[in-house]
Amino acid sequence: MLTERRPRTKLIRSDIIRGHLDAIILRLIYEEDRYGYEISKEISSRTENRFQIKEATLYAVFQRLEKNGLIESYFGNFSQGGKRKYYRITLLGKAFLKEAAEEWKETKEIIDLLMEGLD
Amino acid sequence: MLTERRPRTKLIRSDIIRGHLDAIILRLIYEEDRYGYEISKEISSRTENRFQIKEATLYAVFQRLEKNGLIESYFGNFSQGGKRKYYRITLLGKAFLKEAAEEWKETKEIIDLLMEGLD
DNA sequence: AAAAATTACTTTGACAGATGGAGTAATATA
DNA sequence: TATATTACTCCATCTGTCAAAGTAATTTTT
Repeated sequence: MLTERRPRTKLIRSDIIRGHLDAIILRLIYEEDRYGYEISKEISSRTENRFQIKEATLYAVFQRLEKNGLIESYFGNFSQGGKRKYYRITLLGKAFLKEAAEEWKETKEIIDLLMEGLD
Repeated sequence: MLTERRPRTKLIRSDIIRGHLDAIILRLIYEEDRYGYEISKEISSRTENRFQIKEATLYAVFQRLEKNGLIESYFGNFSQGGKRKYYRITLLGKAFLKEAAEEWKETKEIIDLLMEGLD
């Protein structure tokens, strides 16, 4: 079970972040090889618990990314709990990530365009 | 059928904008009462065809918004084509929209946090 | 040492939202 | 009159998220 702490502000709905998850996970694996549980913790702590990825979702993302050749996995030889499955990013994954970063910029522009001027 | 023109740059994937659609539609109805076909054109033109909402999606959004009491509909008495169904935003809709604008700010912060430093 | 908590991963089934495709219908234009 | 455009609706399908339940190893508590 993942721990749950009270977030600093409001939680982010999953529909809002949907479509960015692959890129976010990939971004963290890009920094260094990581395993699932670690990533879920990292996301929670970096966002001060404003966003928490669900376990089932996370592992579904791994499956998708690996199937598409964006990450590769291997088992770690030590741990402190269940056995860890580590992921590393592939060349293809890096290319995808670069694309995704561009796409995010573009998306911000477009949604800002359609949502601006409400304050 | 909605017209399709070549976008200025890359098209936005639907998963990326999913979760913002309700707010975007609502935002346009907030400006003035509008009908479906008009909204789809407006989105295309404002984004220079970088985002085009699909008809089926648009009308699904209307149904959802109306069911939730965020918009109300009435038939226009003149048109230049099929009969138009106009939508107006409700008080509840306005409140929702304000929330959504806040949420969008928050979302940008969070995704930026998780995606930053790739250039 | 036994029990409980924590770490860590997996699978299944359900559900919601987006969309292709097909269809209906009125008006405008060639 | 035929075709294009304007305008809306419904249905089947696909994808991504997630609750729930389960497996298993290690660490901490009693």
